[in-house]
Amino acid sequence: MEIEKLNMRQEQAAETKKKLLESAQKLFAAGGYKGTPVRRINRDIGMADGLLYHYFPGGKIEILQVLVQENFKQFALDLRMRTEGLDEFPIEEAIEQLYQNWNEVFAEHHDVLKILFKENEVMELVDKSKLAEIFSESGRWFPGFLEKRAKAGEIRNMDFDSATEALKAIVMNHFVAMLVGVGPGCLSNPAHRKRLIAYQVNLWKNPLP
Amino acid sequence: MEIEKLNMRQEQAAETKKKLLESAQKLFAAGGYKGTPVRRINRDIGMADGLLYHYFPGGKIEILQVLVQENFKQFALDLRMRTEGLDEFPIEEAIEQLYQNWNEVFAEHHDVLKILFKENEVMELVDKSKLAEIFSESGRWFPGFLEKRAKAGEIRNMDFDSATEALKAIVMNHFVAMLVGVGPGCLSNPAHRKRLIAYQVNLWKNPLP
Amino acid sequence: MEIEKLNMRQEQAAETKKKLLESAQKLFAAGGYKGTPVRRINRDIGMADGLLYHYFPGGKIEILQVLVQENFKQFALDLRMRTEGLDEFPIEEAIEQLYQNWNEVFAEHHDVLKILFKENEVMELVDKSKLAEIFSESGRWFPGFLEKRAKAGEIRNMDFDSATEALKAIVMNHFVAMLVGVGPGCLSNPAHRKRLIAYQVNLWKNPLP
Amino acid sequence: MEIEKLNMRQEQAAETKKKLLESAQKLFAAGGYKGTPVRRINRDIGMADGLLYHYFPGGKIEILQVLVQENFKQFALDLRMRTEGLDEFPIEEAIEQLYQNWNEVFAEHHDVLKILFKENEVMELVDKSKLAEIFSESGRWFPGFLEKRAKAGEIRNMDFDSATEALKAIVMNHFVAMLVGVGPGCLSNPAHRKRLIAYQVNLWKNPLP
DNA sequence: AATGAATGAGATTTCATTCAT
DNA sequence: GATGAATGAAATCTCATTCAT
Repeated sequence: MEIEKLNMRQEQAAETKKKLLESAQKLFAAGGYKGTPVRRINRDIGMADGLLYHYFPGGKIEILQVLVQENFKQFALDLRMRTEGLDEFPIEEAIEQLYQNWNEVFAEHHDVLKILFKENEVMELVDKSKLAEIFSESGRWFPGFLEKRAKAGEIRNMDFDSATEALKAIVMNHFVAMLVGVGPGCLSNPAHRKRLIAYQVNLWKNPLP
Repeated sequence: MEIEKLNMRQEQAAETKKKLLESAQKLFAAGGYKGTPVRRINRDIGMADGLLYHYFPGGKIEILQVLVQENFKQFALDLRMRTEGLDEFPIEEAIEQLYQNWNEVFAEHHDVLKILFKENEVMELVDKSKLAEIFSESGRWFPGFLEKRAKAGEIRNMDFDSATEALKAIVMNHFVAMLVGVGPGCLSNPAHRKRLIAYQVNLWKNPLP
Repeated sequence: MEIEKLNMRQEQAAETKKKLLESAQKLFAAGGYKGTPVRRINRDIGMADGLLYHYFPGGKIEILQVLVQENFKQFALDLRMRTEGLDEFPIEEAIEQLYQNWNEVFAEHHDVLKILFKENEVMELVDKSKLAEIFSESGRWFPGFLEKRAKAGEIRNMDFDSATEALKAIVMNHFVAMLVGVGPGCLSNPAHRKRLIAYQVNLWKNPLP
Repeated sequence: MEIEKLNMRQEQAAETKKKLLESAQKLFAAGGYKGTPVRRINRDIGMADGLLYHYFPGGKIEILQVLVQENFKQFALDLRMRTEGLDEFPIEEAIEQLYQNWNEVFAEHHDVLKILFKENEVMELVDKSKLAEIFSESGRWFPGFLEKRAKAGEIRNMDFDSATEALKAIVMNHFVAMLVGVGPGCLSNPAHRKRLIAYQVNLWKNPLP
């Protein structure tokens, strides 16, 4: 009974803290770190001004810290997890599936990625080269994947690392465009996406079109 | 004599205004628009606080406006100009040369591009889709260029639009990485750049490696 | 059994209240009343924030009140008690002994005296002239003491009230210096103390040195 | 003309800064450093809130710093200056005159002395032992003064250092009492003062009363 | 008795902007 | 053109206190 009561309170506190982080994430992504007064966060979730410093004694900047650090590892993990089981598909479908998977991951972390890309304050909190590392690592399985397909005769033999990099560039470009807000991104349109994939895979396959 | 004095004044005024814009560009890029007090700009060029409103009656935001709008068209122009005369080279060299040319343009506009990418305030000043348009347009000559080479038998026939997009993605990726600050960008290393270009062109040429 | 439990509770409550007062005394003396957040007191003794208002419904200011009032009378009492039995000694030793005794009393009440001296808030709680009264009263026995010694021929006849005041000034000066924190106080060094006492007593005795 | 205008502005600025310091001195002494919001200072002199940071970029604490440091040296200087020319008087009058002189000095620096004695924040700004040093130094001329009088036969030979210390203790005691606010100080009443001086000097002179 | 989440008034400070000189 | 003193709204943060559990 006592313990139950305690848990209730702890749960509620955790809930409040979570709401605070979610609101901050949303508002930072929309209006920027400097452009979001803490009062706006507090009002957004109907919280008194002082409470923020109960949960984050370090103040506004600590919210950003927690936000970035909590999402950082999860993002890397999510990216990697979503590459499993793609070996079974034909190569076009594998790429399409990879795009779909990553798209979900990006959508999920969209706000924090926007913050990571845009905020100067983040530089002092995380090493941005870590972010590059994450992306780099996330594609490291792909050359092996291509090699297998080449051995199976599905595609030709080639510089698999460069192929990976070229493909990834297209995907990254798409996500960056969406993050920055310059239109919908080149892969958003399914037909266009299909065409781009077809172009790429056709080059990887032997024959002339 | 009087007129001379007047001219002197005008010159000095233009000079001060230019220094102001340059300083603002530098500081906005480094610390962000919100993160750069106007006083810092004034101190940076040793100017009195009130004077800013003589040159820019609209205040801080007008500086950003002028900065962005002045650079916007120039950037588009520069990008286009730097694509002339590339038809003469063999395709690998043409791409290398294109990269070199664009690199110069990017370096020149680095600060303003950083501001464009990062500042929320810019969204209300320029349509970001215009930026996408600029990039899009900047590559529009490339499919034709490829087609000519295909007709000349240097490369195979293919989906030249997609090829353009794929190649541009690599270049964009490189510049974005540098803008955001996640390492040096994939094309900075000349050997790596050469390898990527070789991979791409080899695919465009017929034979297996 | 029930009663025992109750007693335990009461004991523990008294214990907690005492710890609270001791911590507050220490922290107020060190950091000032305004400079000591109640949370620091609570943390210092590992107590929940709300509980303070159970023991002191009047809040922070009530702690100061209790602190000052509890110590006030005790301090007066202690000062007076420590003057008993000094009649027996030779006059130099009586003074030395008086210093020793008072030193103990001051040491014991050091924190509260510091608070009394420094806090503006105290003025509204206790009449500071009461404090002067205490000091005044504490020396009231001394003229009679001196008179007795004069009658016994140990010292000359003189203005015993002024003599008391002069001697007390030296002692007070010493304690004030220690309270305020400007060095160790002129009587801390035993040799120096002895010399000062000797000087004073020599003047009170007849002959030229 | 230009220069005159400039001077006018500079003068006004200096005037404002001076008013600010004076108000802060007054209010800090009355309500304590922590107990005086900067807004109260600003309102006191009818100044906008932001202007304080124009004159004192370091904020509230810098005002305290400047206040203390500016007065520190001046106080020491004033104390020393007011001891000149006392050699001419008979000893009772010399002491009376010294009291009068010092009283003026204390009155002039009353506010800052109060701040020095009471504020914890001051400890981190100035070495309090410096204050003790000032007082110590201020009386260093007195033993020599007494010795001359002894040689002239006005008073007896004795431990002049201790005599100085004893006399100074009385004066200090008086000033401390006034600073702390425990009544008017033992020397405020002229008759009482005269009696105390008479007591002291009588002891220094040979004969029994 | 005990907990600590929640409140909100108020403190310090920043900063774009105005304006008299 | 140029100066920098002056303004005041708004931002971040502190802290005594309340209250549901």
